[in-house]
Amino acid sequence: MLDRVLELVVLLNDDMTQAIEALDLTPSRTHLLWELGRRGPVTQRVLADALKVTPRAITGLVDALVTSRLVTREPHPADRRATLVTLTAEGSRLTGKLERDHRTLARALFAEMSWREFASFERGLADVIANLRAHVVSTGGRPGARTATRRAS
Amino acid sequence: MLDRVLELVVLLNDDMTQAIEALDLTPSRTHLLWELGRRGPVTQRVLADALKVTPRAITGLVDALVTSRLVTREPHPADRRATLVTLTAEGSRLTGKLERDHRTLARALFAEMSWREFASFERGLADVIANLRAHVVSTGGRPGARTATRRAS
DNA sequence: TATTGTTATACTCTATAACTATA
DNA sequence: TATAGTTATAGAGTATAACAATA
Repeated sequence: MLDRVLELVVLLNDDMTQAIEALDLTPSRTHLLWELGRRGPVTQRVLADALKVTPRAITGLVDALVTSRLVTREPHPADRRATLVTLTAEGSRLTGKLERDHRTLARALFAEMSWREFASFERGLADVIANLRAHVVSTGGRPGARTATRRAS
Repeated sequence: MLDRVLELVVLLNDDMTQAIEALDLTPSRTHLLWELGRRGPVTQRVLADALKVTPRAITGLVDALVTSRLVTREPHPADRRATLVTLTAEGSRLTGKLERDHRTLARALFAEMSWREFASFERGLADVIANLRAHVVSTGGRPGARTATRRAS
């Protein structure tokens, strides 16, 4: 069963390799696209809350995605301070694929998993726990933070 | 059951908060300490392979941990090119605690988990899968890589 | 020749702080 | 006054490339 999941991961990965190279995707940029795909056009403030990141970080991520022609900044119809980050046609195609792949993977992971199979999966999950541990230790338990908070000067 | 795990995480987290602040711990530095605790004194080359990172990155991490007095660089007895990264007494105390806490958490997660409980845990794991997905997409499936590889100039 | 670890340089991601435009 | 998003600045983590010392 684990074999099947790994095989699937490799397949999905092969599918996406081209997009990564051509579109300069990174984990954070992909995460932003993911949220955008589920929420539709939203302000950068909403994205900042969704990614649990400061508005400043969103500015940089959106800049990069605009350059890759995956999103655009549109004026907010009611609030002239705000901008609506919107998927382009290509961005929309990509997030659609992301969601379909995500569902496929989730089904493979859980749909056919028995208790016995899960027990054999336990060893593989040890790494996940180790990561959780490191995370809790070094970020004060806040899952959104990837870098340590420096002391304010 | 999930409540018990979360409670435990909070407890361990409280235990470690002081160390984080005082010793300038970060996820990568904690990971290095973790490997060092399991392997004993090793060369930076070995650590680079263990963390799946270039030797250059190890230089910076070890520099920081030396400053925090958690490790020292000792001359390799047989190879004058290499240095042995070694835990200090305080570093050893810390990694000992890390390992004990890790075991405690792993036991809480798995020892009493039934299939039914796992099913209810599935929703929580959706985030893990989403992260896996983002990771596969943006790093070409190499779990060790956290930043995207830039095109060589 | 090959390997260990360094310096030099550059990129991503994140943070805080100060600021502008708007509400 | 408060909020949305920007520029300025800084730090952590990583990479490639060139290099010195040693194997």
